[in-house]
Amino acid sequence: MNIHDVARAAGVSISTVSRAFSSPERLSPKTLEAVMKAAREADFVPNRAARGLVTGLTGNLGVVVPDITNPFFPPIIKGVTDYANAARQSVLLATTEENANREQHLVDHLLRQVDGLIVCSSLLADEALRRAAAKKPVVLINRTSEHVSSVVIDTAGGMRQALGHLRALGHTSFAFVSGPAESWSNAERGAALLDEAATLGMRMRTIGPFTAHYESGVQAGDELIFGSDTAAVVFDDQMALGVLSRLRNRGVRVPQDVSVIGCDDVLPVGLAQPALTTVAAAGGAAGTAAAEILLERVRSAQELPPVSVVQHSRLVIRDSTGVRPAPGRQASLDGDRAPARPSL
Amino acid sequence: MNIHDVARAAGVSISTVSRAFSSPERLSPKTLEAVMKAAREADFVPNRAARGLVTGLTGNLGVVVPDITNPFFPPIIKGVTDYANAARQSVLLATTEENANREQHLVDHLLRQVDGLIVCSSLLADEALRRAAAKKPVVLINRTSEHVSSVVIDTAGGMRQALGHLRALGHTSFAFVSGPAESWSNAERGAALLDEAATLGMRMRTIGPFTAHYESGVQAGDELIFGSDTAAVVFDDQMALGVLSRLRNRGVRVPQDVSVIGCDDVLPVGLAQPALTTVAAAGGAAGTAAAEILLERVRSAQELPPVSVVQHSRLVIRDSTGVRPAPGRQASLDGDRAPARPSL
DNA sequence: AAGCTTGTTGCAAAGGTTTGCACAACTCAG
DNA sequence: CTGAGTTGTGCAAACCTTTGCAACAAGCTT
Repeated sequence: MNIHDVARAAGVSISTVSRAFSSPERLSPKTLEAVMKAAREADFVPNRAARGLVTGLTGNLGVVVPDITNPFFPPIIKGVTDYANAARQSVLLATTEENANREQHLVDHLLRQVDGLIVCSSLLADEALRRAAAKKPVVLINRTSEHVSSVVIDTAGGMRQALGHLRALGHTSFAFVSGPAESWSNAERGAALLDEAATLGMRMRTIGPFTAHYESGVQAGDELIFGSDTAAVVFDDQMALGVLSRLRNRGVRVPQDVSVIGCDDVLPVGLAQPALTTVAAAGGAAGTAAAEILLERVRSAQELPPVSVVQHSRLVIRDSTGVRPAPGRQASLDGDRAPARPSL
Repeated sequence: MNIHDVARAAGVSISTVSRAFSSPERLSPKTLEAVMKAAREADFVPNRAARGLVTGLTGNLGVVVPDITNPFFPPIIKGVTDYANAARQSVLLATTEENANREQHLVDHLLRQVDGLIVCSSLLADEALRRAAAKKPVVLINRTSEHVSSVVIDTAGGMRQALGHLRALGHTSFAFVSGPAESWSNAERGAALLDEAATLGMRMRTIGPFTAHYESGVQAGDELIFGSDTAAVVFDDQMALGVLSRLRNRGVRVPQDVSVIGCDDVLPVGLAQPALTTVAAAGGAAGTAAAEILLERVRSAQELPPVSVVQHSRLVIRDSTGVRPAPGRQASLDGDRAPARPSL
């Protein structure tokens, strides 16, 4: 069932059928209707491969994320697919497993089968990104790079708010539980914290780097207990949840003994015990924005200049932050509420 | 940079270049090496569209899930993409938003751009699925349908275990908090529970149906409080988390007053307060299995008969289930631990 | 009335690969 | 040394669409 059959049935040339699907406005209403009727009856839909062969377009957008299992990413992906589908594009998904080599390979590979690519939290060097963007439109999420479009969720701003919040509660020092060393977001957050800490006259200690997992948070929890900070700002919610869990198991009370702040405001975080104070990032909106920027570039005849949009984030204050305890909180370790598990 | 250029550079015909990539074993080692060298130097990779045009294959597998934001699905998707990528296939992702019409449309649409399709928790009628499977290989996840391959996570079995667990704790009646009415899994679970309840001599009350969201769980929590059941088996973890939250806010203690069991063992569930007893489903394994079955069918020349595999599930006992309270638990509503928020 | 526009449609080339068939070269048994 | 079998390679058709260009009709201007 191809364009020829439809053309015959409708009594027109194949060009006309082709145009009925690709630029209907160039046909007279009468012929258009006739073609469409014939196509409907023959249950005809243009062949993607053939179309792609001549146009060079695939009708696909690619999305690469580090780990789809990390609840930070699904909302972004959803934002992208929703926008893409509304624009009759399909979405190709791939995961890097937080591995730069794999990401590089994936990007190279994917670029050949999509019209444009969205890359979340890229671990790639600027140069590699620039090269990729030279071939097909690319939009970065949570990463900037000169010459490449991006939408970043301004968690750095949220981090500053977080610090303001801690300061207002009387804290004068805190630990930053760092995420992956290669993570651009991590660098951003760390830098913002450091800067704001200076402004507010707070002392900052960095723990890590860690991979961004629950288990890393558990590990970080112990390092936290070992120190004397009254507050911790954690790279992301997953890790913060791990920290929370470890602190509870070691008998450290949150927020009475230590205040904890996460980042992302991702699914279970409001349900944690205590509910986690966190910097909320609007992943869905970021995904949609990225898809919009990308599609604009895919559709444009000329090369559009790269744009950078930032999605603001905001501090969501819940129950894991409280006023600074009086000095000497160590006591609580052996205090009224015994550890659920023995200390290591 | 096409096959002709490479052919010229290597001093062979285009057929030979083509074969170097599609059936290298049919070339003499010498020519193969020469061709590959030329290809490498020209940075040549076969054009997908052209290849697809003649083979009718796309190199893509489709995955459709109801809602990527539901943490039950990412592990499945991950299982699929990992397997697919290892087999040099790409994955097209689409979400139905739990809407049968949209799912139908998506399946029709997607079928034309993939070599095979994996459909999770399908809402479609058997007939529609059969029609789809007639066009391209289709594998269902968590849904069976005659004539279509499927892998189902046997949560029904887990549900039976759950009931055994409750019975052993002395419970004689329980509420089943039902998920979406159209959900096949929901029907399976409900039926298994009903059957097992009869076997164990337990009374079952059904609450719902609800959509499978946290908020629905909150709503269900109130219905639960209103009744006199000492235990609840909830359609899935998201809802169970909602139930837990509502119960806590209304001052009902879990597990002292009511035992709660979820299903799926999805991310935050072990971190809930109390940690949720749940039926663990191995989503990743199911995804991998589905991809394997699908790919086998895609690659096979003849039409393979449909297969059905079941992934077993198991009950993970955590802290949300306990011995049946003595009759008259209502007291606890006004008991020692006051509601965190006033009752409605 | 002739020349111009504007709008609609057709012709044919082009896009890059796969693959059935034919053919050549080579191996090996008899 | 011949003929059959095997292995490796090339030819050319086929896959289905898009699109630049040309042709033509109808309407308008002068």
